[in-house]
Amino acid sequence: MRHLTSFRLIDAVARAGSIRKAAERTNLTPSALNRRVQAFEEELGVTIFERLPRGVKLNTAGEIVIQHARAQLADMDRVRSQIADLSGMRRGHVAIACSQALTTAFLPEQIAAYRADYPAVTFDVQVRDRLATEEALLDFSADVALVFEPTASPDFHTLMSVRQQLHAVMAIDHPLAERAVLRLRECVRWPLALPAPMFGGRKMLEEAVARTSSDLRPTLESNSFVFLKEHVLAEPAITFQIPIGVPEAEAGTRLASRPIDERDVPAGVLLMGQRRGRTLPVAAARFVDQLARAFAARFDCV
Amino acid sequence: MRHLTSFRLIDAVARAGSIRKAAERTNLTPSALNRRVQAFEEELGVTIFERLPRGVKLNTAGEIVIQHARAQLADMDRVRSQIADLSGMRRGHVAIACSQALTTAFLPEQIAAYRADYPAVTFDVQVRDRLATEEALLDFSADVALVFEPTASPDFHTLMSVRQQLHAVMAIDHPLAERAVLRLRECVRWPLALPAPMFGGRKMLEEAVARTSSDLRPTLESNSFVFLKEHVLAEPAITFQIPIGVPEAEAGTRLASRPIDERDVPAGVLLMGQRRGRTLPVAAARFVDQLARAFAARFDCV
DNA sequence: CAATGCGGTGCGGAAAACGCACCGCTCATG
DNA sequence: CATGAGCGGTGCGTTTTCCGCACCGCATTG
Repeated sequence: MRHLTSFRLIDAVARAGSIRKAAERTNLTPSALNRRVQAFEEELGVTIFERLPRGVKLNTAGEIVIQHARAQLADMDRVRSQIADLSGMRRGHVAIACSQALTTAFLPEQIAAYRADYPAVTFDVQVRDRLATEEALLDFSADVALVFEPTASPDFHTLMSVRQQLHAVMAIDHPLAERAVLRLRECVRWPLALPAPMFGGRKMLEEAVARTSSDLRPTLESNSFVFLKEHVLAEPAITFQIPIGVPEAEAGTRLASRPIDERDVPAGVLLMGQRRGRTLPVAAARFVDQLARAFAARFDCV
Repeated sequence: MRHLTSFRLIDAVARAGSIRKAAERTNLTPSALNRRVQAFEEELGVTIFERLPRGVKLNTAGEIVIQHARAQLADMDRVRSQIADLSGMRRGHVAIACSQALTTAFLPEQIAAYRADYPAVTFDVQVRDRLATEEALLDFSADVALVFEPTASPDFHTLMSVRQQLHAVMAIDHPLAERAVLRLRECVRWPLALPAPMFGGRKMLEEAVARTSSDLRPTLESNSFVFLKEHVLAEPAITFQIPIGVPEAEAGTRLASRPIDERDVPAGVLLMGQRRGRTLPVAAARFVDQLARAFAARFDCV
């Protein structure tokens, strides 16, 4: 939209941290971009950027302005999608921020199912940690967030929460795979391939082990769920994952996924949420609906 | 703000109902304004105005757009006032929609008190009926509304509510002025000067009388509270008003204001409210605070 | 101390916006 | 039934705004 260029450009400058870098990304010369920033500041009567030797940085007034600008840009997108919707075009865009466990199977399936109905809708999926996920909601770079056990933030509005019991994941021919439910003390006797400490599943494990006398000594640690999965296929080790991160097809053939007894590890919660107070674009709202139905059909919803 | 001109102009066209009229008010030629509207519609991909022989009218898409546009314009005002506030300027503007009873004494006093602290803040007070008050909140032409017994609307967010017992108002030398509390049947024996049926106080009276055998035959009816007041000063008639509409100074010298017994007329409620979901500009929020304190100090708050 | 990267500015040309005059249309009115 | 008023829309010349280029001063850095 031409009439929101000022906001778009200011947003670009704030994100890039420098007028020259933002100029590249917006296909403008630094001089033109600089003048637009100056013109905006003059209209407003105050500067919104601190000029530093290595670039620019938002000042207090700038923080207020950038919040407004991003909210306005996002809301204009919603307006466009609402209008597109009422003219029957069914176009739109959905930006998702989520943790790694979602990318394995659940999200791709859900997006494919959604795009079967609305092929003109585009998606953006960004894998982030909990903090970055919340930030993405706040600066409108994500419409929906899917996180495991987030720190409660007042701006995070929970749309749905799903119980996720921690599962032990191993090769299908692993001795433990014959059991339906596993105790934690059985698992720790085997080589452990653990997700990095930044992940929610790891945190759950550590809290559980802290309550017992046993010890959590990983033989392998990785921040890549794919790598952990390949590792337990290659040797008789055990890794851990929440059910939503275990592709069902693979679980039947090569991998086995068995729940840990709830007495050992209490179930965690997977949350779907949006920025509080925001009206989601039509496409995003519809996708949220579909996810909610999928959750309800396949998992325990609380 | 230059970068929001498109929104400002579209809003003007929507309000004027015709491009030519809007062109006059915005100091533009009809051709220029027409082209801006066309350009905006082309960007958006859909028309937002129906072209009629006598002017233009918003279509469905236009209704969505105009809501967004007005929200953004109002929010930009809030941003400006927040910025002005943090640079210590204490400037701003408060737009109030209220019913007539407020104009007599309460609002002028409160505004004067406020402007003693913040002389650079400007005010706009529009007297409207209940319906128009809600509309004013919705199209952002008012920040705060003060209404007596409004129809509950989902978009009206109540900030405070105050009990207001109906009072009989008469000259200070009127026989009834000697009593502290009056029964309705005593009042109706005297000539009655009633507010017009559109007002909340009149409605309360009629409902009260309907429950009795007596009759409500006004000798005078007016939509001007000032006129009603002057009338009861000139002859021994009685009019009715809620306490907030009776100036305290005058009440002591020329006018007497005596509550009607609650058994006859149950107390009404005066509401202060804003549009739901909106963040008020700093000046308006501060004024709301002051009003809330004034209400709490002088009246029964529920 | 030179090199690099930053924001800021003067200037000429490109692009957008505007005002003017005018068109076609509908509808109230005499 | 004619006619004029009021409406949205358009072509064109002019004015205003915006942009890119070249360049400056400055701080940081290797």
